[in-house]
Amino acid sequence: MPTAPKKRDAERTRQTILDTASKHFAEQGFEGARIDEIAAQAGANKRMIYVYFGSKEELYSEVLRSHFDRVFTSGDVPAAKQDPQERVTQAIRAYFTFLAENDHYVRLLLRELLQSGRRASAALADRTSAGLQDMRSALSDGMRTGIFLPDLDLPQLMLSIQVLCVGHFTHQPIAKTLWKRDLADPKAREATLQHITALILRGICAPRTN
Amino acid sequence: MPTAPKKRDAERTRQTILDTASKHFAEQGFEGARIDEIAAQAGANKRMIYVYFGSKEELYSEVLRSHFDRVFTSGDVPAAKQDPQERVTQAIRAYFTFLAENDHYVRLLLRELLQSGRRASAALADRTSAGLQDMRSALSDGMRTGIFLPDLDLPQLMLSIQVLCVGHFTHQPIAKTLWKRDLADPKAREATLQHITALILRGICAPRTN
DNA sequence: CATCTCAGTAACTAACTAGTTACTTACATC
DNA sequence: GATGTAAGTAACTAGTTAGTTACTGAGATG
Repeated sequence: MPTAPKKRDAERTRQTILDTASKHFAEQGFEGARIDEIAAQAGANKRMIYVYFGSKEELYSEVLRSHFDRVFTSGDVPAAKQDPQERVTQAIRAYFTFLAENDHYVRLLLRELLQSGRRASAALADRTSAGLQDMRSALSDGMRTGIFLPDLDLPQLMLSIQVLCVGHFTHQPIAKTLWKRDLADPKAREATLQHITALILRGICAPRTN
Repeated sequence: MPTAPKKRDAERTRQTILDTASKHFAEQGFEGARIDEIAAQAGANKRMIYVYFGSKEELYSEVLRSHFDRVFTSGDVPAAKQDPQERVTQAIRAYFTFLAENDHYVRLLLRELLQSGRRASAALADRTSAGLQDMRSALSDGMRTGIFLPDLDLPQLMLSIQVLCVGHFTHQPIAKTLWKRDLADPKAREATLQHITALILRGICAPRTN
């Protein structure tokens, strides 16, 4: 066996545990996830979880942290000086795409929200808002320059956009059973993104004065 | 003690258990809820849960059923022959108000969705759609009569409205920590409803030809 | 090549939790 | 007011689960 670096790699073991835990916590929730199962599926000894993370609770916190950090770093879209409409469109696409590619993040986020912010909701909100900073500035620029309606409630609008994006992933099962639509399919996903973007743009653009 | 009908009331005990279980399952999830705690808080003996419901799983199913039935019956708005815009506005208000008054329903719904429809998602989707039938017909009427845009994707739009309404409740913690807004406050809630309604109406109405 | 450290293992424990068993008591009916 | 039934109780059990203890062995360093 030439390429067999399987044993004695602390960093690798730690990462594998973290990834597996992420999956389990996202799919089963904190209470539903089983330490033994995580260890087994990670191919690590249960003991190692306690060496590297301390407890189930701390492992969970670490999983949350790793995911929320990733959102933060994903917000770095090149801030080209385009028109606000285009910038909003881009920002929505960036957020939507991020969610599409990070199923675990969506689930973990919602489970936290359902827990009524008992855990890390403060940090959670901060990270999310940091990632959506581009969207925020695009919207307020558009409002100032009169391209968007001047009386928009920015926080409310930001929340609606977030909710629309997140919701289309969480509500996939409903779409599936109700109209036999598989929103996980790339084509359907693109259509959904177009739909959301169109809805928002029509909802915020000032009527053209002709 | 004249008014003391506290003992020996089967129906009452059953109902108290169901209500308490509803609260616990909504707040803690299926895995997080504890049979002993439910029994204790319901003031009933644990045994009674097994007499009336059989198992934790069946108790949970019964909780879901009771909530989903309530949605179904709440959809009976007087179908006055108003214009589609007004009907959509009313339908959104009815759904939004229902969610506002049924916190447990929102949480149970989302927990089910996160479980990827492993449990009762089919029934769940059916009930929800039945309750939103008024909205659906108002929208398609408006499309047919040219008041709304003719190329709207009805299923997609229905999902977006649902998602906007549900999302504004689930995402309350974010709003709270981010802008110090308490969306649970009646005034803020009304503002949110107005915001959602305006967003949707602007998003679906055909531009007036002048 | 001795040794010391740190990654990894297996078997164990204490606490908890869903579900049961065996028993008691309220109360409607005759 | 005896009695049968349905409502309720308390103590128990079997299985699970987070967390531990005591040990093994790889491999870098001198």
